[in-house]
Amino acid sequence: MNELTGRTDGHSGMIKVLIADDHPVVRQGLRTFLDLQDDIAVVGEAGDGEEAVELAGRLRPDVLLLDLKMPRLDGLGALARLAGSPVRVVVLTSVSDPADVGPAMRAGAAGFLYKDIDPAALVQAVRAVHGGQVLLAPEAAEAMLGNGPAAPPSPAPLTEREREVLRLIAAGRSNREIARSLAVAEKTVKTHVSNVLMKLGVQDRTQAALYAVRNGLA
Amino acid sequence: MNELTGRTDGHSGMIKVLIADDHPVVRQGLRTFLDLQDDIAVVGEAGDGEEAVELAGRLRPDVLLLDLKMPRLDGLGALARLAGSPVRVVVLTSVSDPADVGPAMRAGAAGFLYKDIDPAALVQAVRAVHGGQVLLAPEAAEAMLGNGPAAPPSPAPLTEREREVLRLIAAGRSNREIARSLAVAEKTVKTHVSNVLMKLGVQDRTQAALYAVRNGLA
DNA sequence: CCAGCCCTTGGACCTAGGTCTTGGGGTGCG
DNA sequence: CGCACCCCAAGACCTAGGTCCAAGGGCTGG
Repeated sequence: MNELTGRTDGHSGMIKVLIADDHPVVRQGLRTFLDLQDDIAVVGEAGDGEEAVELAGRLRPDVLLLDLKMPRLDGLGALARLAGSPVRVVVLTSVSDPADVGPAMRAGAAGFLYKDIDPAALVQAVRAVHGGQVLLAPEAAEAMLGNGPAAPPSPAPLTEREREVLRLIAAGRSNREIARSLAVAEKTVKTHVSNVLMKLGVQDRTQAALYAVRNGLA
Repeated sequence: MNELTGRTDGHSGMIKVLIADDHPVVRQGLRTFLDLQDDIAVVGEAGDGEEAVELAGRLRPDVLLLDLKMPRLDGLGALARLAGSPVRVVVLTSVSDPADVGPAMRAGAAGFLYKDIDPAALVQAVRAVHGGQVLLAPEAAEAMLGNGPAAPPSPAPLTEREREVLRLIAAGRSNREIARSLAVAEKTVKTHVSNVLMKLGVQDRTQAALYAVRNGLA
Protein backbone atom coordinates (compact mmCIF):
# COMPACT_ATOMS: atom_id res chain seq x y z
CA MET A 1 0.00 0.00 0.00
CA ASN A 2 2.56 2.57 1.03
CA GLU A 3 6.27 2.57 0.53
CA LEU A 4 8.70 1.27 3.04
CA THR A 5 10.03 4.60 4.15
CA GLY A 6 10.16 3.16 7.61
CA ARG A 7 7.88 5.96 8.55
CA THR A 8 4.54 6.73 7.05
CA ASP A 9 3.22 10.22 7.14
CA GLY A 10 1.23 11.92 9.90
CA HIS A 11 -2.32 10.79 10.25
CA SER A 12 -3.31 8.64 7.30
CA GLY A 13 -0.49 6.16 7.80
CA MET A 14 -0.75 5.61 11.52
CA ILE A 15 0.19 2.06 12.38
CA LYS A 16 -2.58 0.60 14.50
CA VAL A 17 -1.19 -1.68 17.18
CA LEU A 18 -2.91 -4.12 19.47
CA ILE A 19 -1.13 -5.35 22.59
CA ALA A 20 -1.79 -8.78 24.08
CA ASP A 21 -0.14 -9.64 27.37
CA ASP A 22 -1.51 -10.96 30.61
CA HIS A 23 0.57 -8.60 32.65
CA PRO A 24 -1.09 -5.17 32.95
CA VAL A 25 2.10 -3.31 33.72
CA VAL A 26 3.72 -4.68 30.60
CA ARG A 27 0.78 -3.55 28.55
CA GLN A 28 0.89 -0.14 30.16
CA GLY A 29 4.58 0.22 29.57
CA LEU A 30 4.33 -0.77 25.94
CA ARG A 31 1.32 1.38 25.34
CA THR A 32 2.70 4.61 26.75
CA PHE A 33 5.98 4.14 24.99
CA LEU A 34 4.50 3.23 21.63
CA ASP A 35 1.96 6.02 21.81
CA LEU A 36 4.81 8.49 22.01
CA GLN A 37 5.69 7.64 18.44
CA ASP A 38 3.75 9.86 16.10
CA ASP A 39 3.26 7.16 13.50
CA ILE A 40 1.96 4.54 15.91
CA ALA A 41 -1.39 4.30 17.67
CA VAL A 42 -2.16 1.65 20.22
CA VAL A 43 -5.78 0.80 19.54
CA GLY A 44 -6.37 -1.80 22.20
CA GLU A 45 -5.10 -4.21 24.84
CA ALA A 46 -5.92 -7.82 25.50
CA GLY A 47 -5.22 -9.80 28.65
CA ASP A 48 -5.41 -13.25 27.11
CA GLY A 49 -5.44 -14.99 23.75
CA GLU A 50 -9.17 -15.19 23.62
CA GLU A 51 -9.49 -11.47 23.94
CA ALA A 52 -6.63 -10.89 21.52
CA VAL A 53 -8.36 -12.82 18.76
CA GLU A 54 -11.62 -11.08 19.47
CA LEU A 55 -10.12 -7.59 19.45
CA ALA A 56 -8.00 -8.32 16.41
CA GLY A 57 -11.19 -9.05 14.56
CA ARG A 58 -13.02 -5.98 15.78
CA LEU A 59 -10.31 -3.34 15.83
CA ARG A 60 -8.47 -4.55 12.74
CA PRO A 61 -5.03 -3.48 13.93
CA ASP A 62 -2.10 -3.55 11.57
CA VAL A 63 0.20 -5.15 14.08
CA LEU A 64 -0.43 -7.39 17.05
CA LEU A 65 2.18 -7.62 19.79
CA LEU A 66 1.56 -11.02 21.25
CA ASP A 67 2.84 -12.59 24.44
CA LEU A 68 3.05 -16.37 24.43
CA LYS A 69 2.27 -17.23 28.02
CA MET A 70 -1.31 -16.19 28.67
CA PRO A 71 -4.34 -17.65 30.44
CA ARG A 72 -7.36 -19.16 28.70
CA LEU A 73 -5.74 -19.23 25.28
CA ASP A 74 -2.02 -18.77 24.86
CA GLY A 75 -0.10 -17.02 22.12
CA LEU A 76 0.34 -20.08 19.95
CA GLY A 77 -3.34 -20.79 20.15
CA ALA A 78 -4.23 -17.22 19.27
CA LEU A 79 -1.81 -17.33 16.39
CA ALA A 80 -3.49 -20.43 15.07
CA ARG A 81 -6.86 -18.76 15.19
CA LEU A 82 -5.56 -15.71 13.39
CA ALA A 83 -4.46 -17.75 10.42
CA GLY A 84 -5.63 -16.01 7.31
CA SER A 85 -6.18 -12.73 9.08
CA PRO A 86 -4.34 -9.74 7.66
CA VAL A 87 -2.91 -8.80 11.05
CA ARG A 88 0.86 -8.90 11.27
CA VAL A 89 1.68 -10.73 14.47
CA VAL A 90 4.85 -10.12 16.41
CA VAL A 91 5.48 -12.63 19.15
CA LEU A 92 6.95 -10.83 22.11
CA THR A 93 7.97 -13.27 24.78
CA SER A 94 9.89 -13.16 28.00
CA VAL A 95 10.98 -16.72 28.37
CA SER A 96 13.41 -17.85 25.74
CA ASP A 97 12.23 -21.30 24.80
CA PRO A 98 13.70 -22.20 21.41
CA ALA A 99 11.01 -24.82 20.97
CA ASP A 100 8.39 -22.11 20.55
CA VAL A 101 10.02 -20.39 17.62
CA GLY A 102 9.31 -22.99 14.98
CA PRO A 103 5.64 -23.48 15.76
CA ALA A 104 5.08 -19.75 16.00
CA MET A 105 6.67 -18.96 12.66
CA ARG A 106 4.95 -21.87 11.01
CA ALA A 107 1.67 -20.56 12.40
CA GLY A 108 2.26 -17.35 10.52
CA ALA A 109 4.00 -14.99 12.90
CA ALA A 110 5.71 -12.03 11.26
CA GLY A 111 8.20 -11.56 14.04
CA PHE A 112 9.65 -13.25 17.10
CA LEU A 113 11.23 -11.00 19.68
CA TYR A 114 12.17 -11.13 23.34
CA LYS A 115 11.01 -8.64 25.90
CA ASP A 116 14.50 -7.57 26.76
CA ILE A 117 14.62 -5.85 23.41
CA ASP A 118 15.67 -2.23 23.34
CA PRO A 119 12.51 -0.09 23.18
CA ALA A 120 13.76 1.88 20.20
CA ALA A 121 14.46 -1.38 18.41
CA LEU A 122 10.95 -2.55 19.17
CA VAL A 123 9.53 0.51 17.52
CA GLN A 124 11.69 -0.14 14.48
CA ALA A 125 10.48 -3.72 14.52
CA VAL A 126 6.85 -2.69 14.52
CA ARG A 127 7.47 -0.48 11.52
CA ALA A 128 9.44 -3.14 9.70
CA VAL A 129 6.82 -5.80 10.26
CA HIS A 130 4.10 -3.42 9.21
CA GLY A 131 6.09 -2.87 6.05
CA GLY A 132 5.93 -6.53 5.25
CA GLN A 133 9.20 -7.75 6.65
CA VAL A 134 9.65 -10.78 8.84
CA LEU A 135 12.11 -10.45 11.63
CA LEU A 136 13.53 -12.66 14.29
CA ALA A 137 15.57 -12.01 17.36
CA PRO A 138 19.05 -13.48 16.87
CA GLU A 139 18.41 -16.32 19.31
CA ALA A 140 15.12 -17.09 17.58
CA ALA A 141 16.74 -17.12 14.19
CA GLU A 142 19.27 -19.58 15.47
CA ALA A 143 16.57 -21.82 16.85
CA MET A 144 14.85 -21.79 13.49
CA LEU A 145 17.87 -22.63 11.45
CA GLY A 146 18.72 -25.30 13.93
CA ASN A 147 15.68 -27.42 13.37
CA GLY A 148 15.87 -27.18 9.66
CA PRO A 149 13.91 -25.31 7.06
CA ALA A 150 10.52 -25.45 8.73
CA ALA A 151 8.43 -23.81 6.06
CA PRO A 152 9.61 -24.74 2.60
CA PRO A 153 6.64 -26.70 1.39
CA SER A 154 8.29 -26.98 -1.97
CA PRO A 155 5.41 -27.82 -4.26
CA ALA A 156 6.49 -31.40 -4.81
CA PRO A 157 4.17 -32.86 -7.43
CA LEU A 158 1.70 -35.46 -6.27
CA THR A 159 1.22 -38.61 -8.26
CA GLU A 160 -2.15 -39.48 -9.65
CA ARG A 161 -2.87 -41.87 -6.85
CA GLU A 162 -1.80 -39.39 -4.24
CA ARG A 163 -4.06 -36.66 -5.56
CA GLU A 164 -6.88 -39.14 -5.50
CA VAL A 165 -6.20 -40.00 -1.90
CA LEU A 166 -5.92 -36.36 -0.98
CA ARG A 167 -9.30 -35.60 -2.48
CA LEU A 168 -10.87 -38.36 -0.45
CA ILE A 169 -9.14 -37.17 2.70
CA ALA A 170 -10.59 -33.73 1.99
CA ALA A 171 -13.98 -35.36 1.75
CA GLY A 172 -13.52 -36.58 5.29
CA ARG A 173 -13.14 -40.25 4.50
CA SER A 174 -11.17 -42.62 6.71
CA ASN A 175 -8.30 -44.70 5.43
CA ARG A 176 -10.50 -47.74 5.50
CA GLU A 177 -13.15 -46.07 3.39
CA ILE A 178 -10.57 -44.77 0.98
CA ALA A 179 -9.12 -48.24 0.65
CA ARG A 180 -12.54 -49.62 -0.20
CA SER A 181 -13.14 -46.86 -2.69
CA LEU A 182 -9.85 -47.41 -4.45
CA ALA A 183 -9.96 -51.17 -4.10
CA VAL A 184 -6.57 -51.48 -2.44
CA ALA A 185 -5.39 -52.52 1.01
CA GLU A 186 -5.65 -50.05 3.82
CA LYS A 187 -1.91 -50.29 4.29
CA THR A 188 -1.45 -48.99 0.81
CA VAL A 189 -3.64 -46.04 1.50
CA LYS A 190 -1.58 -45.27 4.56
CA THR A 191 1.51 -45.17 2.43
CA HIS A 192 -0.08 -42.75 0.03
CA VAL A 193 -1.33 -40.61 2.87
CA SER A 194 2.11 -40.56 4.34
CA ASN A 195 3.59 -39.42 1.05
CA VAL A 196 0.96 -36.75 0.63
CA LEU A 197 1.67 -35.39 4.08
CA MET A 198 5.35 -35.23 3.32
CA LYS A 199 4.89 -33.57 -0.03
CA LEU A 200 2.47 -30.99 1.29
CA GLY A 201 4.70 -30.35 4.27
CA VAL A 202 1.93 -30.95 6.80
CA GLN A 203 1.80 -33.23 9.81
CA ASP A 204 -1.52 -35.03 9.65
CA ARG A 205 -4.56 -35.73 7.54
CA THR A 206 -6.55 -32.91 9.06
CA GLN A 207 -4.03 -30.34 7.95
CA ALA A 208 -3.93 -32.00 4.56
CA ALA A 209 -7.70 -31.76 4.25
CA LEU A 210 -7.59 -28.10 5.20
CA TYR A 211 -4.84 -27.52 2.69
CA ALA A 212 -6.85 -29.18 -0.03
CA VAL A 213 -10.00 -27.18 0.52
CA ARG A 214 -8.12 -23.92 0.75
CA ASN A 215 -6.25 -24.57 -2.46
CA GLY A 216 -9.29 -25.75 -4.30
CA LEU A 217 -8.10 -29.31 -4.72
CA ALA A 218 -11.32 -30.50 -3.18
CA MET B 1 -36.29 -23.64 -12.07
CA ASN B 2 -39.16 -25.46 -13.72
CA GLU B 3 -42.23 -26.92 -12.15
CA LEU B 4 -42.51 -30.49 -11.08
CA THR B 5 -44.84 -31.58 -13.77
CA GLY B 6 -42.93 -34.80 -13.84
CA ARG B 7 -42.28 -33.95 -17.41
CA THR B 8 -40.61 -30.85 -18.67
CA ASP B 9 -41.35 -29.60 -22.11
CA GLY B 10 -39.69 -30.57 -25.34
CA HIS B 11 -36.21 -29.24 -25.88
CA SER B 12 -35.38 -26.60 -23.29
CA GLY B 13 -36.08 -28.85 -20.33
CA MET B 14 -34.22 -31.95 -21.42
CA ILE B 15 -32.83 -33.75 -18.42
CA LYS B 16 -29.16 -34.41 -19.07
CA VAL B 17 -28.09 -37.77 -17.72
CA LEU B 18 -24.67 -39.26 -17.21
CA ILE B 19 -24.29 -43.01 -16.77
CA ALA B 20 -21.49 -44.55 -14.73
CA ASP B 21 -21.15 -48.31 -14.72
CA ASP B 22 -18.23 -50.57 -15.40
CA HIS B 23 -20.34 -52.92 -17.43
CA PRO B 24 -20.71 -51.73 -21.04
CA VAL B 25 -23.86 -53.69 -21.70
CA VAL B 26 -25.54 -52.13 -18.70
CA ARG B 27 -24.57 -48.69 -19.95
CA GLN B 28 -25.84 -49.49 -23.40
CA GLY B 29 -29.11 -50.81 -22.07
CA LEU B 30 -29.72 -47.80 -19.90
CA ARG B 31 -28.71 -45.38 -22.59
CA THR B 32 -30.94 -46.71 -25.34
CA PHE B 33 -33.88 -46.99 -23.03
CA LEU B 34 -33.48 -43.55 -21.48
CA ASP B 35 -32.86 -41.91 -24.81
CA LEU B 36 -36.29 -43.10 -25.91
CA GLN B 37 -37.82 -40.68 -23.46
CA ASP B 38 -38.28 -37.35 -25.11
CA ASP B 39 -37.44 -35.36 -22.00
CA ILE B 40 -34.20 -37.20 -21.25
CA ALA B 41 -30.86 -37.03 -22.99
CA VAL B 42 -27.97 -39.27 -22.07
CA VAL B 43 -24.97 -37.00 -22.44
CA GLY B 44 -22.20 -39.41 -21.55
CA GLU B 45 -20.98 -42.70 -20.12
CA ALA B 46 -18.25 -43.48 -17.63
CA GLY B 47 -16.64 -46.83 -16.97
CA ASP B 48 -15.27 -46.06 -13.53
CA GLY B 49 -15.56 -43.52 -10.73
CA GLU B 50 -12.61 -41.55 -11.91
CA GLU B 51 -14.16 -41.00 -15.27
CA ALA B 52 -17.55 -40.31 -13.74
CA VAL B 53 -16.20 -37.44 -11.66
CA GLU B 54 -14.32 -36.08 -14.62
CA LEU B 55 -17.29 -36.21 -16.98
CA ALA B 56 -19.67 -34.86 -14.37
CA GLY B 57 -17.47 -31.81 -14.21
CA ARG B 58 -17.20 -31.36 -17.95
CA LEU B 59 -20.64 -32.33 -19.17
CA ARG B 60 -22.56 -30.85 -16.24
CA PRO B 61 -25.36 -33.42 -16.35
CA ASP B 62 -28.46 -32.91 -14.25
CA VAL B 63 -28.50 -36.47 -13.05
CA LEU B 64 -25.79 -39.06 -12.59
CA LEU B 65 -26.71 -42.72 -12.51
CA LEU B 66 -23.95 -44.25 -10.48
CA ASP B 67 -23.00 -47.86 -9.94
CA LEU B 68 -21.21 -48.63 -6.69
CA LYS B 69 -18.86 -51.41 -7.69
CA MET B 70 -16.38 -49.97 -10.15
CA PRO B 71 -12.64 -50.16 -10.75
CA ARG B 72 -10.12 -47.42 -9.94
CA LEU B 73 -12.59 -45.38 -7.91
CA ASP B 74 -15.87 -46.84 -6.75
CA GLY B 75 -19.25 -45.20 -6.40
CA LEU B 76 -18.80 -44.13 -2.81
CA GLY B 77 -15.51 -42.56 -3.66
CA ALA B 78 -16.97 -40.75 -6.64
CA LEU B 79 -19.84 -39.57 -4.50
CA ALA B 80 -17.42 -38.16 -1.98
CA ARG B 81 -15.62 -36.25 -4.68
CA LEU B 82 -18.83 -34.84 -6.07
CA ALA B 83 -19.71 -33.25 -2.75
CA GLY B 84 -20.80 -29.72 -3.42
CA SER B 85 -21.41 -30.37 -7.07
CA PRO B 86 -24.91 -29.56 -8.36
CA VAL B 87 -25.28 -32.99 -9.94
CA ARG B 88 -28.07 -35.09 -8.53
CA VAL B 89 -26.62 -38.52 -7.97
CA VAL B 90 -28.70 -41.67 -8.07
CA VAL B 91 -26.91 -44.73 -6.82
CA LEU B 92 -27.93 -47.67 -8.96
CA THR B 93 -26.50 -50.86 -7.59
CA SER B 94 -26.91 -54.53 -8.26
CA VAL B 95 -25.80 -56.03 -5.00
CA SER B 96 -28.04 -55.20 -2.12
CA ASP B 97 -25.67 -54.45 0.70
CA PRO B 98 -27.57 -52.48 3.34
CA ALA B 99 -24.28 -51.22 4.72
CA ASP B 100 -23.79 -49.06 1.66
CA VAL B 101 -26.99 -47.11 1.98
CA GLY B 102 -26.06 -44.99 4.96
CA PRO B 103 -22.67 -43.87 3.68
CA ALA B 104 -24.08 -43.12 0.25
CA MET B 105 -26.91 -40.98 1.51
CA ARG B 106 -24.66 -39.22 3.96
CA ALA B 107 -22.31 -38.51 1.09
CA GLY B 108 -25.07 -36.64 -0.62
CA ALA B 109 -26.81 -39.12 -2.91
CA ALA B 110 -30.23 -38.09 -4.10
CA GLY B 111 -31.41 -41.59 -4.69
CA PHE B 112 -30.59 -45.21 -3.94
CA LEU B 113 -32.04 -47.81 -6.25
CA TYR B 114 -31.41 -51.39 -7.25
CA LYS B 115 -30.86 -52.52 -10.79
CA ASP B 116 -33.83 -54.83 -10.73
CA ILE B 117 -36.01 -51.74 -10.79
CA ASP B 118 -38.73 -51.57 -13.39
CA PRO B 119 -37.44 -49.48 -16.32
CA ALA B 120 -40.47 -47.25 -16.31
CA ALA B 121 -39.98 -46.67 -12.61
CA LEU B 122 -36.37 -45.74 -13.26
CA VAL B 123 -37.45 -43.09 -15.69
CA GLN B 124 -39.87 -41.74 -13.12
CA ALA B 125 -37.08 -41.80 -10.59
CA VAL B 126 -34.79 -39.77 -12.81
CA ARG B 127 -37.48 -37.16 -13.23
CA ALA B 128 -38.29 -37.07 -9.54
CA VAL B 129 -34.68 -36.70 -8.52
CA HIS B 130 -34.16 -34.02 -11.10
CA GLY B 131 -37.13 -32.25 -9.58
CA GLY B 132 -35.40 -32.13 -6.23
CA GLN B 133 -36.79 -35.19 -4.56
CA VAL B 134 -34.82 -37.81 -2.72
CA LEU B 135 -35.91 -41.33 -3.19
CA LEU B 136 -34.92 -44.70 -1.87
CA ALA B 137 -35.75 -48.21 -2.87
CA PRO B 138 -37.87 -49.80 -0.16
CA GLU B 139 -35.03 -52.03 1.02
CA ALA B 140 -32.70 -49.06 1.12
CA ALA B 141 -35.16 -47.01 3.11
CA GLU B 142 -35.40 -49.81 5.60
CA ALA B 143 -31.66 -50.04 5.92
CA MET B 144 -31.51 -46.32 6.59
CA LEU B 145 -34.16 -46.27 9.26
CA GLY B 146 -32.64 -49.35 10.77
CA ASN B 147 -29.32 -47.84 11.66
CA GLY B 148 -30.90 -44.77 13.12
CA PRO B 149 -31.25 -41.28 11.89
CA ALA B 150 -27.97 -41.02 10.08
CA ALA B 151 -28.10 -37.40 9.12
CA PRO B 152 -29.79 -35.40 11.82
CA PRO B 153 -26.88 -33.34 13.02
CA SER B 154 -29.25 -31.56 15.34
CA PRO B 155 -27.37 -28.38 16.09
CA ALA B 156 -26.60 -29.29 19.66
CA PRO B 157 -25.03 -26.23 21.21
CA LEU B 158 -21.34 -26.37 21.94
CA THR B 159 -20.03 -25.04 25.20
CA GLU B 160 -17.53 -22.24 25.21
CA ARG B 161 -14.65 -24.61 25.70
CA GLU B 162 -15.82 -26.93 22.99
CA ARG B 163 -16.06 -24.13 20.45
CA GLU B 164 -12.55 -23.16 21.40
CA VAL B 165 -11.29 -26.66 20.86
CA LEU B 166 -13.13 -26.91 17.57
CA ARG B 167 -11.49 -23.73 16.31
CA LEU B 168 -8.09 -25.11 17.13
CA ILE B 169 -8.90 -28.39 15.46
CA ALA B 170 -9.89 -26.37 12.42
CA ALA B 171 -6.51 -24.70 12.60
CA GLY B 172 -4.93 -28.09 12.25
CA ARG B 173 -3.52 -28.38 15.75
CA SER B 174 -2.96 -31.71 17.48
CA ASN B 175 -4.51 -32.59 20.81
CA ARG B 176 -1.17 -32.07 22.47
CA GLU B 177 -0.81 -28.60 21.00
CA ILE B 178 -4.34 -27.69 21.90
CA ALA B 179 -3.71 -28.84 25.45
CA ARG B 180 -0.67 -26.60 25.65
CA SER B 181 -2.55 -23.67 24.18
CA LEU B 182 -5.42 -23.97 26.58
CA ALA B 183 -3.21 -24.91 29.50
CA VAL B 184 -5.09 -28.10 30.32
CA ALA B 185 -4.24 -31.79 30.24
CA GLU B 186 -4.34 -33.63 26.94
CA LYS B 187 -6.95 -35.96 28.37
CA THR B 188 -9.18 -32.99 28.90
CA VAL B 189 -8.78 -31.98 25.31
CA LYS B 190 -9.67 -35.48 24.21
CA THR B 191 -12.85 -35.29 26.22
CA HIS B 192 -13.78 -32.01 24.60
CA VAL B 193 -12.94 -33.33 21.17
CA SER B 194 -15.05 -36.37 21.80
CA ASN B 195 -17.98 -34.19 22.82
CA VAL B 196 -17.55 -31.95 19.81
CA LEU B 197 -17.57 -34.91 17.46
CA MET B 198 -20.72 -36.22 19.05
CA LYS B 199 -22.51 -32.89 18.95
CA LEU B 200 -21.57 -32.21 15.35
CA GLY B 201 -22.49 -35.72 14.36
CA VAL B 202 -19.15 -36.40 12.71
CA GLN B 203 -16.71 -39.25 13.20
CA ASP B 204 -13.29 -37.71 13.51
CA ARG B 205 -11.37 -34.50 13.88
CA THR B 206 -10.84 -34.11 10.16
CA GLN B 207 -14.54 -34.04 9.48
CA ALA B 208 -14.96 -31.65 12.37
CA ALA B 209 -12.35 -29.33 10.90
CA LEU B 210 -14.05 -29.45 7.53
CA TYR B 211 -17.38 -28.75 9.15
CA ALA B 212 -15.95 -25.78 10.97
CA VAL B 213 -14.45 -24.13 7.93
CA ARG B 214 -17.54 -24.71 5.83
CA ASN B 215 -19.78 -23.19 8.46
CA GLY B 216 -17.52 -20.27 9.11
CA LEU B 217 -16.65 -21.28 12.64
CA ALA B 218 -13.01 -21.04 11.75
C1' DC C 1 -28.64 -25.85 50.94
C1' DC C 2 -29.01 -28.92 47.36
C1' DA C 3 -29.48 -29.87 42.36
C1' DG C 4 -27.56 -29.40 38.09
C1' DC C 5 -24.37 -27.92 34.65
C1' DC C 6 -19.74 -27.08 33.06
C1' DC C 7 -15.02 -27.77 33.22
C1' DT C 8 -11.52 -30.48 34.60
C1' DT C 9 -8.66 -34.69 35.25
C1' DG C 10 -7.59 -39.50 35.50
C1' DG C 11 -7.17 -44.51 34.05
C1' DA C 12 -7.97 -48.38 31.01
C1' DC C 13 -8.65 -49.57 26.65
C1' DC C 14 -9.11 -50.07 21.44
C1' DT C 15 -8.46 -48.51 16.85
C1' DA C 16 -7.22 -45.38 13.24
C1' DG C 17 -3.45 -42.96 11.57
C1' DG C 18 1.52 -42.66 10.24
C1' DT C 19 6.42 -44.16 9.68
C1' DC C 20 9.76 -47.21 7.91
C1' DT C 21 11.08 -50.71 4.99
C1' DT C 22 10.60 -54.04 1.29
C1' DG C 23 9.37 -55.92 -3.19
C1' DG C 24 7.19 -56.23 -7.71
C1' DG C 25 6.18 -54.15 -12.26
C1' DG C 26 6.65 -50.73 -15.60
C1' DT C 27 9.67 -47.53 -18.59
C1' DG C 28 13.62 -45.11 -20.41
C1' DC C 29 18.35 -45.20 -21.42
C1' DG C 30 23.25 -46.45 -22.11
C1' DC D 1 20.38 -56.52 -21.82
C1' DG D 2 20.87 -54.58 -17.43
C1' DC D 3 20.38 -50.74 -14.60
C1' DA D 4 18.03 -46.93 -12.47
C1' DC D 5 14.02 -44.78 -11.29
C1' DC D 6 9.24 -44.22 -10.15
C1' DC D 7 4.67 -45.66 -8.93
C1' DC D 8 2.01 -48.80 -6.53
C1' DA D 9 1.39 -52.08 -3.03
C1' DA D 10 1.92 -54.20 1.38
C1' DG D 11 3.80 -56.00 6.04
C1' DA D 12 5.67 -54.73 10.82
C1' DC D 13 5.64 -51.50 14.10
C1' DC D 14 4.63 -47.37 17.18
C1' DT D 15 1.84 -43.37 18.47
C1' DA D 16 -1.93 -40.19 18.37
C1' DG D 17 -6.72 -40.05 18.48
C1' DG D 18 -11.03 -41.41 20.48
C1' DT D 19 -14.33 -44.04 23.79
C1' DC D 20 -16.07 -45.30 28.23
C1' DC D 21 -16.28 -44.61 32.89
C1' DA D 22 -15.70 -42.22 37.20
C1' DA D 23 -15.00 -38.32 40.09
C1' DG D 24 -14.09 -33.67 42.21
C1' DG D 25 -14.60 -28.52 42.31
C1' DG D 26 -16.95 -24.10 41.03
C1' DC D 27 -21.03 -21.51 39.89
C1' DT D 28 -26.05 -20.65 39.56
C1' DG D 29 -30.73 -20.82 40.46
C1' DG D 30 -34.74 -22.84 42.90
